[in-house]
Amino acid sequence: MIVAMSRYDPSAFPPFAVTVDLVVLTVRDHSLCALLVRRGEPPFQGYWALPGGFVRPDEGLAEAASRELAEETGLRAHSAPGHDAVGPGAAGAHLEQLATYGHPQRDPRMRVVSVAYLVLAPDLPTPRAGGDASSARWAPVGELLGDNPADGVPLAFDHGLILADGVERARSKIEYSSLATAFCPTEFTVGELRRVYEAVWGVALDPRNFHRKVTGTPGFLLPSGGTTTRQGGRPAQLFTAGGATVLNPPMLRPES
Amino acid sequence: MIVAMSRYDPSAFPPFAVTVDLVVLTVRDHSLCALLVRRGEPPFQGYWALPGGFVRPDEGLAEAASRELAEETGLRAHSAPGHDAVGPGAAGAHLEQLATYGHPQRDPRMRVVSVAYLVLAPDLPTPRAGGDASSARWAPVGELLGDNPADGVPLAFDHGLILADGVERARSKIEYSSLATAFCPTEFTVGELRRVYEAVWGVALDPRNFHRKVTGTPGFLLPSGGTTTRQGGRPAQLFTAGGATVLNPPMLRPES
DNA sequence: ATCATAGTCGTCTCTCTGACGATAAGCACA
DNA sequence: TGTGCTTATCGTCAGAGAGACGACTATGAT
Repeated sequence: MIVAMSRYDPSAFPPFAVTVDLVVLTVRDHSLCALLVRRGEPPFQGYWALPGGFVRPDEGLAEAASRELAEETGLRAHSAPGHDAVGPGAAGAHLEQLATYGHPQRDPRMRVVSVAYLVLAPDLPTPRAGGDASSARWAPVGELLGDNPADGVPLAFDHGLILADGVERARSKIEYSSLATAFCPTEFTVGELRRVYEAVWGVALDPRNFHRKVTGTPGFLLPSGGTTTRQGGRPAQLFTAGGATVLNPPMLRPES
Repeated sequence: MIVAMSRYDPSAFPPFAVTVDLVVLTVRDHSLCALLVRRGEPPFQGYWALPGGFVRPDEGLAEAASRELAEETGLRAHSAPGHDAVGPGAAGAHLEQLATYGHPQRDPRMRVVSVAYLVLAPDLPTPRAGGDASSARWAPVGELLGDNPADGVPLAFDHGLILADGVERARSKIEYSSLATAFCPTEFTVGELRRVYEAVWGVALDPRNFHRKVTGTPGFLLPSGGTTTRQGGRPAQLFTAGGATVLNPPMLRPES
């Protein structure tokens, strides 16, 4: 009874701060990398952290994530179900909600609930954060999440946990969706797509079986007509991402 | 620069209310049902809504969800990675975070961000909500999410959307995990587990192939020794959920 | 010319699935 | 005491798909 009376009572509610944090992933050189920014003020001054910030009173959560992403990287993002869809092929990244973190002591100053978003982007030029180049970098996730924290300082707040969740989401989601193409430029080859899978999963895949799988899945890849030799070797056919978003049967991660 | 300075500034932040909403699913009779409560006050007075409530200043999000669940149903929940694990076989339900909803106008009175949790429970006695029996019910999701809203009033707030997301999560997650056992009592037969899949997916499965699949997956089912005839017909072997949480290869939803 | 590199096509085997026949073991009746 | 109905369980067979790997192609580098 008391429960039913107090539910959604607008007159007295505990105030929270709500932020968004971004797990921005890309494939650089042959490894999966995450975007980090350096904190310039306490707490965790000097630590690396995920980019993010407060949600404004009049904006939605995905909107806030998009705005922060644009501020940090200049990227435009498409939300997953094509809300404010940027045309395919524009310099757009995939953006989806990851999870929400609200441990009472996760920020020592006050009660902060953070909604984390996962962004998958093609390889980008060196990041800039508010004009200060030294305060942002791409860090290989292998070094951040490895068993030994040999990288030096861990991430600020619970951002190490958030990053781990984001990486795990990306690793499992490319298994049964065509999301790996979000790491590729508009036109790409089968080999480039395979190297994305190899970097994200950290395994080596058989080029012949991979080629058979992705070209044999209807709607996954659309031939764009051209060829390229930018990887060396025999010229490879160029493709763009097809309309299919689900992969059935899925691409299987080896050594399970 | 301004961005970097104002990030996490504790002195001035826009205040939000944070709530948890629960998508509690069970299988009753032969259909997937969700727990709804009737709202006794505006807005949406008289509408059916998902159970939920405010997060208290000193409790975590999952903790708030557990508390609300216990208040509404008397259930104890285990969070997914075994935080405050209740022993298997206790009257515990599966609880996991679903998603967070924060559209600026989702509550007409103020800015509310709601973290939705998904609960999968075995069939329960008739619900009680704060002692008022008439204010809570199990509703078949087919009637709530059907193409024609023939059920009468839709759900309050954006709870129809949240419910749809929760049902979709449950439908896809039983494909590649052993989560379907969360809908079953401690001991259950292969046929009962099959009827869970059939109710959640809304399809008919071949009993022979299903039996081969689940008994052939190591760690999925543990024979408990007994048999039962509570479904009529030939006595069936009783099982308990095995330790395996991931199903590889997955159980395939037909007619994809 | 030769080699190294990467892409593409085929083949073989093994596993798993979907379709379906056959048998087993209870209960409800006449 | 059967007969029929229900559900459980075991088996068989064909086809799809994956992993392993051979073979060939087309470019650039030396």
